[in-house]
Amino acid sequence: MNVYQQQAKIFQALAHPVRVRILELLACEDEACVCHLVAAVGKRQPYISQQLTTLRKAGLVADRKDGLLVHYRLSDERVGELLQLGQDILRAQGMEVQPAPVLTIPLQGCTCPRCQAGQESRERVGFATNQDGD
Amino acid sequence: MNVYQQQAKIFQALAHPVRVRILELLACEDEACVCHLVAAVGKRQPYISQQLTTLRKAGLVADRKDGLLVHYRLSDERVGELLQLGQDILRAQGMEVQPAPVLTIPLQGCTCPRCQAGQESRERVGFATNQDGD
DNA sequence: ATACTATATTCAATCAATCGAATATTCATG
DNA sequence: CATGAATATTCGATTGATTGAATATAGTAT
Repeated sequence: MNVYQQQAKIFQALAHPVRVRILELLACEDEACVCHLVAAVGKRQPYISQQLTTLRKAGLVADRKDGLLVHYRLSDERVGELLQLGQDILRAQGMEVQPAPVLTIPLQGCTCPRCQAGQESRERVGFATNQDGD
Repeated sequence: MNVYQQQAKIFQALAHPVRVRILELLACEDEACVCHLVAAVGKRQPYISQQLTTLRKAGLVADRKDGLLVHYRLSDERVGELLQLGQDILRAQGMEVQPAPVLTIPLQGCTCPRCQAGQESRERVGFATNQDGD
């Protein structure tokens, strides 16, 4: 497979709103477990796992197993730069682009132990799940 | 349409080897006419026009009519940066990425007046058409 | 061992992208 | 105005992507 095809594969993996959303979330954090991403994006778990598999096969994310949990991170900081450039291009075209969302821990709706701990006692932060990531 | 969908559309337009190739050629020049791109990529003209239409609809290229000829250019210098980042990521993954091709004028095989002028008398330059852009 | 929890995979139906072939449009020139 | 040259569009067949639903796997704790 030649370079143009390889480049195209990278962009193909980015060519999906939910995958863009996931990568943007990962770009804000060093890493996030699947349950976090499920809660933040607001889609069903198997669906999120499917998208993560696509991203992993394209080499854009790496994963780290930790007991039952699997933590995902960007495999290369330049993946975040790609997203940033995409946003910059949209802005130059006159589109309004809101600032990136922040993944808070604990995260409301997330079921992993770290989040369950602070589920009721946590303070309000300016984070809304499911910011139309589809 | 939300920002994630818009971003995905940009990446979707980039998710094709021939379109990547065209954009890379445009990134090397200020602009190029369709006949140049046809000669350089080595595909049929209607096919190249189809890809250019996709790129134009995605807002990645702009065109300028000049008599019979239509000259295309990147609509935003950041489009070139996207390609560059894509290559950098591939390199980081251990892939060999050759330096970008240069569009010479006159270009062998191109039929436009500018190229026909120097078609026989021109010196050899290190440019090969159809560098597997598919 | 059993049951439970987090994550991954498979399958099938639908929808969108690809690409070759034919044809249309547009401008320039004799 | 008829011809030719450069570019664009349309159409249809094929292929590939998407996504919901069901199910599988693998680690943990009782």
